[in-house]
Amino acid sequence: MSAEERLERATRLCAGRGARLTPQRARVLRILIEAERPLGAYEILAEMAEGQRALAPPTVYRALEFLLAQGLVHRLETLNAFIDCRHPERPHPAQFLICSACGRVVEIDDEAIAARLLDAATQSGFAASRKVVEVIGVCEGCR
Amino acid sequence: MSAEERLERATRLCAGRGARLTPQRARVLRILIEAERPLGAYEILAEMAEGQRALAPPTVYRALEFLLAQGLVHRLETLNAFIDCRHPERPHPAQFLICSACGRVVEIDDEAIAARLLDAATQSGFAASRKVVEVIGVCEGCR
DNA sequence: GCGCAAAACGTTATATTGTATCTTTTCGTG
DNA sequence: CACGAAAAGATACAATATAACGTTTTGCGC
Ligand SMILES: [Zn+2]
Ligand SMILES: [Zn+2]
Ligand SMILES: [Zn+2]
Ligand SMILES: [Zn+2]
Repeated sequence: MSAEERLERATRLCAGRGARLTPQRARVLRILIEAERPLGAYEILAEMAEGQRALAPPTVYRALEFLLAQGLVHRLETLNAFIDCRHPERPHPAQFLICSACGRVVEIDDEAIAARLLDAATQSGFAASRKVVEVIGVCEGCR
Repeated sequence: MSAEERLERATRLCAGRGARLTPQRARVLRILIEAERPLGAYEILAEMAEGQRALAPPTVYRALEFLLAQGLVHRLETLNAFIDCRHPERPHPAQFLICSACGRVVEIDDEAIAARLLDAATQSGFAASRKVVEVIGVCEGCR
């Protein structure tokens, strides 16, 4: 799926929800999609500054907040970075494989893991809301 | 298990490994054990400054680095905070349940989750080294 | 004990990541 | 157009983490 197609899908999803994917927000999303790797907020900021007057951090953080709420991007806690979601149609508990050698990130969507985790939380009396699962390792190509 | 007992256990473990649990490091560990909740590095720093001349951030970060390497504490990625480990005898992939209401954290050690995760990573060609699993939710007492 | 190298620690400065607050602009609606 | 709400701009700052470098302490072979 090309970058353009993914952007169009995002536009469609937001339209269907009455959410406003403004040019600014779409620009942040585009940067993330085209990067094909996780980007820190300040990396995005630097991208956006290219050829324009510099923007301030809250601009990027607010756009990211929107995109996170719409499920169009995920936050990687171990990297303090953001990556676009490959299956933004519906909310899902995502798991990430992060290569410590090349930085590549793979999003997997393993229902069994999510279910087992939910189960363990319930057994401990927790009502789970957000599940953060990130595996740091070395990808196939880097071995 | 009391705070003293846990400190003694840590002392014993380090001695057996030839690792130096210096007074400074033990102090950081004690602060974490007695807090009974996750603490940020700067919270620890503030604790250590009580009644003494102020210390600088690297002091705490270095002590934490040692304690992490020894498996005596864990880092909570979603909170940028640290918590003492309840089962430091051997390395283990830990999972955490974090109450967003009261801040309480429970460490669970579910082998099935770890195994399933390792399996998923392997299937995607990843050699997993570190597994971060944190569930944000609301604990029993807070509902 | 002596000398040495490694480890630990102190200190200063700085990098990185993230927010608070207030103002201005934009956009949809009546 | 008038209005209110949402978004964006702008400034300042808070919170978290590390770099760099020098000094002290420690363990160890001699
Ligand atoms: Zn996703
Ligand atoms: Zn790789
Ligand atoms: Zn543990
Ligand atoms: Zn609670």
